[in-house]
Amino acid sequence: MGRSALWTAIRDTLVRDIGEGHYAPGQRLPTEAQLAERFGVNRHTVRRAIADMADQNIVFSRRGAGVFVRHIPTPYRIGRRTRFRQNLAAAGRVAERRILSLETRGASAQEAKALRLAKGDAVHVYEGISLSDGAPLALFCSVFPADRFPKILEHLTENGSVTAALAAHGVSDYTRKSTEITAKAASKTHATLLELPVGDPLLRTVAINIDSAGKPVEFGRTWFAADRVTLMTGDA
Amino acid sequence: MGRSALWTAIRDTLVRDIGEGHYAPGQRLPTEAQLAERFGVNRHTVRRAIADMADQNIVFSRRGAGVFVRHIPTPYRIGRRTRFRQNLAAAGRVAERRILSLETRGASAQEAKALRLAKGDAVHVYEGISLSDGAPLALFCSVFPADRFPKILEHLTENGSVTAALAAHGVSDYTRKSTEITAKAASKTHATLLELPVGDPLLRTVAINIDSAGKPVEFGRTWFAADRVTLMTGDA
DNA sequence: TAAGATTTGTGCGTATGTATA
DNA sequence: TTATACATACGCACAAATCTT
Repeated sequence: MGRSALWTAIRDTLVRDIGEGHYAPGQRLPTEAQLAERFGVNRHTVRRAIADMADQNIVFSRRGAGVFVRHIPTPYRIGRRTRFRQNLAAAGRVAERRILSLETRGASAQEAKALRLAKGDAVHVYEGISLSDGAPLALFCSVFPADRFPKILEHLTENGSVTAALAAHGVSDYTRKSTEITAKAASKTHATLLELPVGDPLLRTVAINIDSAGKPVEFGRTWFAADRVTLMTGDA
Repeated sequence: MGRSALWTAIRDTLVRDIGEGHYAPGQRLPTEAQLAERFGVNRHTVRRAIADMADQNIVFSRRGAGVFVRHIPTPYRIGRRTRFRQNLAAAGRVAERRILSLETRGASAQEAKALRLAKGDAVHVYEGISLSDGAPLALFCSVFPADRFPKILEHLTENGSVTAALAAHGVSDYTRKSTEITAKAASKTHATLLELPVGDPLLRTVAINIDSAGKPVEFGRTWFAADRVTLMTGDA
């Protein structure tokens, strides 16, 4: 045996092929049998290379169907000034929001604490789907104090933009106080709305946005399809 | 029906019971039948409440076994000064690192780019498991430029602390330039090492640490067991 | 709807080279 | 040196999921 394993060379070749666009995102690779013939190796050796690429989230395989190139995840910057449209524009994607529901109800304990309200105080709630280039990227649930933003649901109906709706209520700027990030497997409801298999990992962020005076203006929860996004903090 | 559904009251009661410690993390709740009797409702109503708690990651159910309270996730702060031991100490946990492997090899393309080296330049690689209160919390892989930190593996063998090992090479302080966060399902290898089921979601962070002069000193990748941790950015 | 072909997933056995004790 | 463990590679067979007809 040489200095490095045979399967690593096969992996590197396939990774280069994908990088050069011979196999586009979403497209199927040749079958394991075909690749084994192409490289003149056993099918197990090809499988070892594919397993490593799957580990690196470059491809994924579906039994009975084939091995597919993953979509390039949208980079999504999380920082003091996190804006959905700006983030997607920076990644060269077309941002879109689809409204699932708009309602007014009493705040839960968690929502009340985040917005510095009493439990049961009226809040406006905006639920929907974020799309990137037409594909579902995330589900979100934004909660606003109803007394301070009485007409926010109407503004959201028109435009969908949280930034614009807050601006219409005199909040010219807001910043993110904190973000919590967790992950969990997709439930059936999540999976259906995001068009992915049940059990696929979701990235969940919980954020509090405050105005320039430090008062909470929005409590937001978002569930990202994990294989369609990379959350980023800091410079790079 | 009153102002709110019956199952929400049952959920709130159970959540309060758990919060007050009547059911400890890892412990089993009473059976659905017992809960149904306690609340004087149908088992389906209890199931609706449990389903909501499972959605919120408060409990999880195992067919044939019961419903169990999840462990409280360790809050893990990600910022410019991210330190494993400090983070866990702040959460009141006992931090520990177990070495899986220490090796020297050529840098991959990704590693080389992050550390501003040429592909194939020698790097020291430190792989291991992070433990929180004795339970596996995360897998990590830290990569260091070999020419600048020639003896780092020996220091890591003694202590395990990256901060201490870098200090021994004259790096008194380092900061995190960036962090990327993704999620994926656990492979068999990951699952075995982290002692969780295959397919459970993992939080993956990729970080570059730089010294005070801005030179990269460490390229680190970490896979957290998602249900044992909450990543946090910002103030709160 | 059903049958059959295709494709990946899994398991077992064999053999060889490399690193470690 | 020997012995043992481990990674690599090949071959065969069948199961499970998927796609096509």
